Amino acid sequence: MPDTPRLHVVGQQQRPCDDCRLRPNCFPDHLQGEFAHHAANVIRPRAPVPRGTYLFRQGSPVTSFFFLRSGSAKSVLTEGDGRESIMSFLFPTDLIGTASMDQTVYHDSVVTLERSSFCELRVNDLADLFRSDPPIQRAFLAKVTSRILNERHARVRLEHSSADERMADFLVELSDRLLELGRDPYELQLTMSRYDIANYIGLAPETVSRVLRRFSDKQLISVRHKQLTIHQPARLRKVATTSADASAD
Amino acid sequence: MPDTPRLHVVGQQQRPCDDCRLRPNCFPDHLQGEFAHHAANVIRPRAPVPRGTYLFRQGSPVTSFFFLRSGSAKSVLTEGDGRESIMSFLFPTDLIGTASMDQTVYHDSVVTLERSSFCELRVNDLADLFRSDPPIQRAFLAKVTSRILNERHARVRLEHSSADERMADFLVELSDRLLELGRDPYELQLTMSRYDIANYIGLAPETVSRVLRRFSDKQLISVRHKQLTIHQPARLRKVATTSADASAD
DNA sequence: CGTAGTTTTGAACTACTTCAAGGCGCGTGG
DNA sequence: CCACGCGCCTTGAAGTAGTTCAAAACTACG
Repeated sequence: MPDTPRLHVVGQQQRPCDDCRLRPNCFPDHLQGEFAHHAANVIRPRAPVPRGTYLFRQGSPVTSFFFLRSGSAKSVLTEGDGRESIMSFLFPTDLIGTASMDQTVYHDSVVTLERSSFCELRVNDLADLFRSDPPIQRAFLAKVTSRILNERHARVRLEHSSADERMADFLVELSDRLLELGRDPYELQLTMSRYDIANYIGLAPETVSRVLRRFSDKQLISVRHKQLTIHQPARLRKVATTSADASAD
Repeated sequence: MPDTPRLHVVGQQQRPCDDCRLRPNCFPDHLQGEFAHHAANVIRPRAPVPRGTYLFRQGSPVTSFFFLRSGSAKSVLTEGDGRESIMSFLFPTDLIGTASMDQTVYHDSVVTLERSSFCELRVNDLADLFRSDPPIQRAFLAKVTSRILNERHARVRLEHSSADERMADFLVELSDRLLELGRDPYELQLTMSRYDIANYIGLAPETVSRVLRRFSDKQLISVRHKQLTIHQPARLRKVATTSADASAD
């Protein structure tokens, strides 16, 4: 985990958001001015947790929402028959728990993919936050919308795309996230396993392996273990949208 | 359109929800008591519109959310490359516009599949409604959650299911909706085209046709035009979850 | 009653899966 | 610190479900 924002472990910090590096990305429109004041009362930084930690499990009562601050996680949906589907990968500034806004029971599980840290927002405090700062409510809904759109995109990708398109699109997605966070968008840390990726984009793990190989052969990328480098972002992007491959050189 | 609730065309009705047949389904927890009072001020019934009417188009500014009262509609997402994906089919009591909660611009288009009627909730009134009746806010979020879960289900179905499973699951989904609305759950009106169905469950239209034929041959269902009857709901449900087909009799 | 659009049916094709085995990396324990 | 073992990942070969292309049948609608 190379460039993750250094986390400041705090006991009873007064204004947790004030010195957060992710502040400009977290609630872009509302972290200025008043918000920080209100938010300080309810958004609580938590100590980092190791890889494989469950933030919550599907079926247990909703107690909190979270904002990921460093590291990464996956959201997993378990079906009645025991099959597991990965609904999304989560990165810093992501609001976690968007699928459980009804505030009854968590509808998926969230597990860290590496050592990660979070901010916690207890549901009991949510109503207060909304009341004390009405605009924040819209910002919150915007986060929810963003997740819906992301999941829709993932679904469209499943419906109408070839293996190459899906893989390319997935890589572009990760790259864009890195860019948003101000990191190098061409150096991807695949913190998730190949199985996770395969599950997420609806392919067999073997196919994931083969497609990566193919991209590698075409010089689009290079892969070593969990470190992936994008060499030709434009062509990769083209593969992601146009099923037409950028041929073999 | 057989059993759809009769719509009362109203000019300036005082309390639109009071005599709505769908009331028990619309906001189950909140249409009692006070809610109706607050809601009356902002939720406005609209005159019915013919088939093919756009409630809104992807990209245009968000002005209103809607509740479908009678008929049916589809939500369509247009990709950059012009491909269209059907994200959901909408039925009475559904909240329409859940993917545009950020209140910027509609992120999909919604078109009626038959003569349909709606209630309208203008975004400008939304904040007022939330303020005047805080619990309604949670009910609203619950509706949003419900849609997210529905779309997740649709996605999981795409990831891990055979054509038979997808089709069976789709039919079960429709059947369940009918049941919720108090109609005969075994008499389905396929108001959408085979192309729409194919798009929705991620298959070629030809495959949809073939699968329906197969189900028909197995006596699970019978199909005539757009009228579909479920004969063996239990077996159909089994096909939906267990890829294992209920064999050939 | 004819025409356009939708649905069904048929036959060939192909992209991905599945099954099987080998290699590699990483963590553990000696 | 090095060796071992387990799990993850890759590679290969065969099988198949669903797509694609093409055309006929049906429906709806003027």
